Amino acid sequence: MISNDQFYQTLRLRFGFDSFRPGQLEALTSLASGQNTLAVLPTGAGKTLIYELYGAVTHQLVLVVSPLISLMQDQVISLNVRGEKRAAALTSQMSRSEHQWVVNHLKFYRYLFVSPEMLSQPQVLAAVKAVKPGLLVVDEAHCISTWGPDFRPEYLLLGQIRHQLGDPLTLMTTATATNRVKADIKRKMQLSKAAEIIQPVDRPNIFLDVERFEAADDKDARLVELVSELRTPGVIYFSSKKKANEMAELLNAKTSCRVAAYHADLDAETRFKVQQQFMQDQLDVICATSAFGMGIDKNNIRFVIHYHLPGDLESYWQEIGRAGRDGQQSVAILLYLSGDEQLSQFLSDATVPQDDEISYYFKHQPQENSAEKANLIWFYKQHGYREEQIKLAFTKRREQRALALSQLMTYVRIPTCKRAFIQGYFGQPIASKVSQCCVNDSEGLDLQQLGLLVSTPVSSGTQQADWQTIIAQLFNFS
DNA sequence: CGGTCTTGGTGTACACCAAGACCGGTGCGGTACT
Repeated sequence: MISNDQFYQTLRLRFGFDSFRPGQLEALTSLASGQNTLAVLPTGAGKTLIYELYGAVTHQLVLVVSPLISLMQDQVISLNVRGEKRAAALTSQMSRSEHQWVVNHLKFYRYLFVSPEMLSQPQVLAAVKAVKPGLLVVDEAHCISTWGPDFRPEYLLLGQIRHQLGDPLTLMTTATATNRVKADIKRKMQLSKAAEIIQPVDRPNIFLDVERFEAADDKDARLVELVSELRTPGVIYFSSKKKANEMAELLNAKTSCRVAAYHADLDAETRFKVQQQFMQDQLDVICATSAFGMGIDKNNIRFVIHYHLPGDLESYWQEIGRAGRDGQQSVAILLYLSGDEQLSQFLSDATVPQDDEISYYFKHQPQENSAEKANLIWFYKQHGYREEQIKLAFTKRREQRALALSQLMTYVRIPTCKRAFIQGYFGQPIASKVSQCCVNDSEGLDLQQLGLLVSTPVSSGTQQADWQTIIAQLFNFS
């Protein structure tokens, strides 16, 4: 049994901190007592420190399942910078020989990062199993719930994979989880008895505003007005890459802000560049799709605007939660145009196959140019799912997405306190009432009163950050 | 699904409308090609 003293000692030696942030020690103690643990901690609470410290104290392999290659690379660099060289990310971006070298030398590593897809490969799984990891970490664990079964189906295999690894001690971490998502994560990981470490998710410094429109032109005009008036930096979310491009161009032309688009069509180099420029305050506003966000830890974002509806309230909370990490007053504005929910509906229908499609694709092996749905169904068939099971899973998924959309629409329309509604949705008690709460409590959005009006014209000579600051921002230190 | 843009036919020469086409998010790994 590991004592708290050991954790404190390692915290001092390795990180130079004297105390833990809320939730960290609780999670470590829970793991040390042998309990599988689901830790719901706000971004920036230092979820990484938990498993890094656990590995350092126990001297066993920590296997981290992560959704994005860029996230894995950030973590490896950050470990390296702290002097931990025994960290690697096993990804498709390595050459065949590099990949093979890591697989053959797993016992030399203390931290190994993999995607669910990579871990599903029999050769990788066997090699990891042979090393007997002391801790399995599922980072951004809400992905298990929000992405399966119609996107990245390997996430649904993680429960099974965990058994194949010999049921190692498991830590699941996420920043946002309703009771439904928490239950879904545990069920799919087959860890119904996992302990929960929960920190409150309310963000009292984010004012909640919803504005409704009947004409598209009115919404566009309001967006331009808001971006002209609001203090930056800010993020605007879209459900269309084309619209994100168009609006970035329009805002560059009509406001004094420096604006760029960010979505999956950009090549890796441009994406990296846009992200870094935003981090370093060389860009004021990002017009993004849902591709933007995970791993972004910028503390001075003043506004998050939604031009289109997100998929559900969990995503909404996650996206607006990127504002105001520094604790300063910030604002979340949802611009709703009548009929916007039809785009959400379409995006859901486009990836969730119907029963007749499932029957067809179940019998016909996908060809090279087959639809994503065809590959999806074949994937489940190859993993032993029966046709009826697949139909049931997707029917449930369709119902769940429809419900999520209707709950979001309730948020849009509800005439009472928006924060009270969301806190209720997350199953958390309402924190003490804040004075700047939401549009319904304050009779509208008053930027002056919130202190969010841009006071001075943008950019009076760009300030050059010193190189230490730039490097620190690059690697996400805090 | 539903809005927006393009195409094509009409009847009488440049405008009009109806029918049809098009579009709409998130990423991993691997494989086949230059």
